Amino acid sequence: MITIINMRENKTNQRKVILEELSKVKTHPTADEVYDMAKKRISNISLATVYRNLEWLVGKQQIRKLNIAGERKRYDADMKRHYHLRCKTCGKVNDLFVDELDKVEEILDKLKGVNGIKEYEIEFQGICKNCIANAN
Amino acid sequence: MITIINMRENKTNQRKVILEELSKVKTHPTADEVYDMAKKRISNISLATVYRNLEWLVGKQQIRKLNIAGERKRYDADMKRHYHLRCKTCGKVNDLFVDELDKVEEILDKLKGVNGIKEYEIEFQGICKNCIANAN
DNA sequence: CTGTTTGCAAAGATTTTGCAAATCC
DNA sequence: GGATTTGCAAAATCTTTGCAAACAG
Repeated sequence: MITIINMRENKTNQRKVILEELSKVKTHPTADEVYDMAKKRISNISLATVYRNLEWLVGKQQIRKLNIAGERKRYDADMKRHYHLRCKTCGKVNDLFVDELDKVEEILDKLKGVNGIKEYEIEFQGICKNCIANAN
Repeated sequence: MITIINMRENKTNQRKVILEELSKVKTHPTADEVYDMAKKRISNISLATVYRNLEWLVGKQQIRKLNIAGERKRYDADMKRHYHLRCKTCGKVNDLFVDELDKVEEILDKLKGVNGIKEYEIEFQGICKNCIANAN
């Protein structure tokens, strides 16, 4: 399925700025982190607007909401399938690239349709490079 | 690794009842749902006690906290590895059994240690049996 | 007796909502 | 002009915390 992202649908400047700012970073920010970023460009933007637009963008499949155990919501503008490692030490969520995941993905993709499955998400937990380096 | 669950460590009656009630159900309740269940046996138990004990039990690895996208915390007393399907229609979280997951698990288990990975979690989203039946 | 846990109430953190004004097309 | 979106403030939701009393060993 080809989805054409029609930027014209992002009518307001607030919406545009929120998407742009989220797209700039790889840090999977929370709503209030996006708010801080957006505020630098629209100084009177309100946090409610950020919350509303993030959810709107999720609904339009222009961004994703991350699966993090019992944590606050985090958003990601990278719609390509990729995986995350949540660091047990510093709490940061980084993108994770491991070749073996292609195989996993292949199997899981075939499961779509089985037992009502439509989508899946894998989250990894561990220690990020930074924290491993710091420990040494 | 063999973990001996020492029930004697669950000193208080509140703790014991919370674990027992959570173990009875397969519904992956939220803290306040556990509170409602526990309340039937200890009428003056407080919600704070439930929160505190659920976290204590997670810390002792006697129960688990579920990974659910941007949702409130849910708990599961079933410590055997298993997977969940979150229904997009009714929101319920059910256990999911699919043979192919053994293969996936095998690959993912090998990844432990790589890139700092220690644990992983897969969440499936889709439509549960009930909701499929209701739709027809 | 000492350390842990409890219930309560209050505070904290996060997210959503009502509404009139502003903006979009 | 009609529909959508905004900012603000207030409300709602969910979780944690301080504290004195109660309990476990």
